Amino acid sequence: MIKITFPDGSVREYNEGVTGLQIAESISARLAQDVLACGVNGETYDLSRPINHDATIVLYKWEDEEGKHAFWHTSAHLLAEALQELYPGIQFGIGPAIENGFYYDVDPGEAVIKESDLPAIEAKMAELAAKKEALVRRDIAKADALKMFGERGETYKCELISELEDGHITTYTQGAFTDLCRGPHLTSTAPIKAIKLLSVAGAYWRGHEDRKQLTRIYGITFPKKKMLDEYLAMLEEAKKRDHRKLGKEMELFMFSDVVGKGLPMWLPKGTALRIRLQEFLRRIQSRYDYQEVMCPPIGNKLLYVTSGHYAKYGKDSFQPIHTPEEGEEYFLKPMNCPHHCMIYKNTPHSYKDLPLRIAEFGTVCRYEQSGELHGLTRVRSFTQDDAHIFCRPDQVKDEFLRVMDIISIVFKSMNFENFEAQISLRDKENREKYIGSDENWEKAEQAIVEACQEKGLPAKIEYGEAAFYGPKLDFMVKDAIGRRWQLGTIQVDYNLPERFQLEYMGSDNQKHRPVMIHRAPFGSMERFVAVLIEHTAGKFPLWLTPDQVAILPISEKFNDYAEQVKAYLKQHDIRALVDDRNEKIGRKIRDNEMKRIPYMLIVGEKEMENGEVSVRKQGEGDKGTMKYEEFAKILNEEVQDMVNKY
RNA sequence: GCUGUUAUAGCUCAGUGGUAGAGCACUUCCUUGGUAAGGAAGAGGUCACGAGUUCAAGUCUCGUUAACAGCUCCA
Repeated sequence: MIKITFPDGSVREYNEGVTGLQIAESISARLAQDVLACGVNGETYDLSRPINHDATIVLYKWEDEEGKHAFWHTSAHLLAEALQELYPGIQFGIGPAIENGFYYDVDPGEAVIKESDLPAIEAKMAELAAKKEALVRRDIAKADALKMFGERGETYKCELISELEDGHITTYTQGAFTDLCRGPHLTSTAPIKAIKLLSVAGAYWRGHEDRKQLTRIYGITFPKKKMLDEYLAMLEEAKKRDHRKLGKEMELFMFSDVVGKGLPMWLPKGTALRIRLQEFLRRIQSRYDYQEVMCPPIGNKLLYVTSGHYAKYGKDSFQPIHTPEEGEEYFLKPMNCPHHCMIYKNTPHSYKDLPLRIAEFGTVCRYEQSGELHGLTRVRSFTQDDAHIFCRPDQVKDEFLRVMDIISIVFKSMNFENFEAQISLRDKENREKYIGSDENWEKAEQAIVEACQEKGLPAKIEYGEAAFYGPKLDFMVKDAIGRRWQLGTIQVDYNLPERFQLEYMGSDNQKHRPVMIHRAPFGSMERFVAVLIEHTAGKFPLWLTPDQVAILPISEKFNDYAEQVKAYLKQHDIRALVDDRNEKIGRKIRDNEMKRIPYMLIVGEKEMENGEVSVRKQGEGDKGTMKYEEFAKILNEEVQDMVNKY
């Protein structure tokens, strides 16, 4: 007998070799039906895998990540089984479960799998799932595995096997399909009731651009048809928040093929919104003793040769601008740091003057690969809310913490609660792509990790994600359909000060090298606004929104009074418009609701007689009548409260 | 850059080799109204661009440009 401990601490005895499924059955038939996988001493097990020792157990259902994971992982195998039947000789790469669903990377040889082929593959999967095939786990010796997959011509699988340790290799078989796999899986394909293959895409084998591109098929499955329908409806809903769609609809920004791809133009409403965001940050930055500067949009090639950016990105940038002067070359500014370094160098510095905090809303141009461009989130010309802090080595951590405070203020003010912090460090092995000494890197990496600990900020460490000159702390926020975008960023840099030979005079009357911190709380104005649009679905906070108030006259007779109210509101810094179209009031309300204008003021005979307005709040409806002077006062207080809170 | 998909009116989208369409928006007229769509008429098109196949191309083929999903990249 073995002892099985449950999450509530209770202990039951079972025969040795009992399975997770049997344990679930011993509790209730309903549980046995719902359970998908189990956790045994912290490791996820198949429900059919025998448990041979005393253990703690957790039974995972659909609601648990581990349960979904097993479900989708098995679905990936089902997809592979279907592909094997439909495309004989197809080779398989990897096929994992992901955050929402699963994919399988395959090499169909001569055949091409297109989006139009997906329904047929779905149908085959459904047909196979209906057979309720069991998934059978087998241990296999490395040599046997190589032989078995080798005979099938599975070069990708053989490459994977050759890197595995003998004695820890398992396969899973359902029906005629056997895959190299660690598991865990469902006991059979039977629970997979609703199947949707979402897209096909190319994906480089093992993520390396120089290796073969396989065909990746994305899909999602559910235990019930209704759940799939709900998921697809949710995706449709999310698409309605797409900033590219809303940006066009709300006249915030535009693109033009004639101007060039990836080059956004801010329309009047978008520009006004962006300026308000910039003013908001300016106020905070001045409290934190930043000084603002402005630099030209180009810089001499030598500037970037010195900074190291030319060697790293010169070929992949917008190419240099030539002048009538022989051999003279300028680059469009791809970042602001080199200019700011020259500002630092402009005057001698004492240790007493540091930290020096130089800020700029600096517009930069980067030649992003064409396939990378994406609405406002990835563009070729954008404005960073940039600043560079030049400080003494002993000030790095304090300065880092102060920047974290600013980012926290910005995120809180926008209600970005579900951000993720990511510490990006060097690749553990591959170090030739970084510049600077190991010692400086160690110092910088240490400073970031310590600062996060000190703030109690839970941050995920990612190796190989650092910039080439230093490690960074990034704040990632998801868009409407769950893609992660980096917004705020802080980077510690020991290298640029070295390259530009920046100095300050220490208390010892010796010259010392300052440390540089790069930081941008918004990241870029473009990307930040994009994510803000998707978060708010275009319903911006009152202080930011382009049009705050729409005044709706009941009929043309009250247009003059509406204009009079508007003039008063404008005098009091309220952004108001009059909807004087020849339409009924119900129509005006509907249209202005859909335009996401926070307040509507309805004016007719009653209101005009008393110098009043009927107030209506977007999404909430009628709020009663008041003097327009009073409304202006209340609205201004509401805006002031929002802005002054931070 | 790579794989796949797409491009028709300002917007959203039908259009099956044979006369270019709808709804919304726009203009004009009627209507002058009380809290989420009043009515009528009108105007609006180089079917992304360039070649080709065909008696005939928005529709089929190829190329270019741009966008979308993903991969790679992201100073």
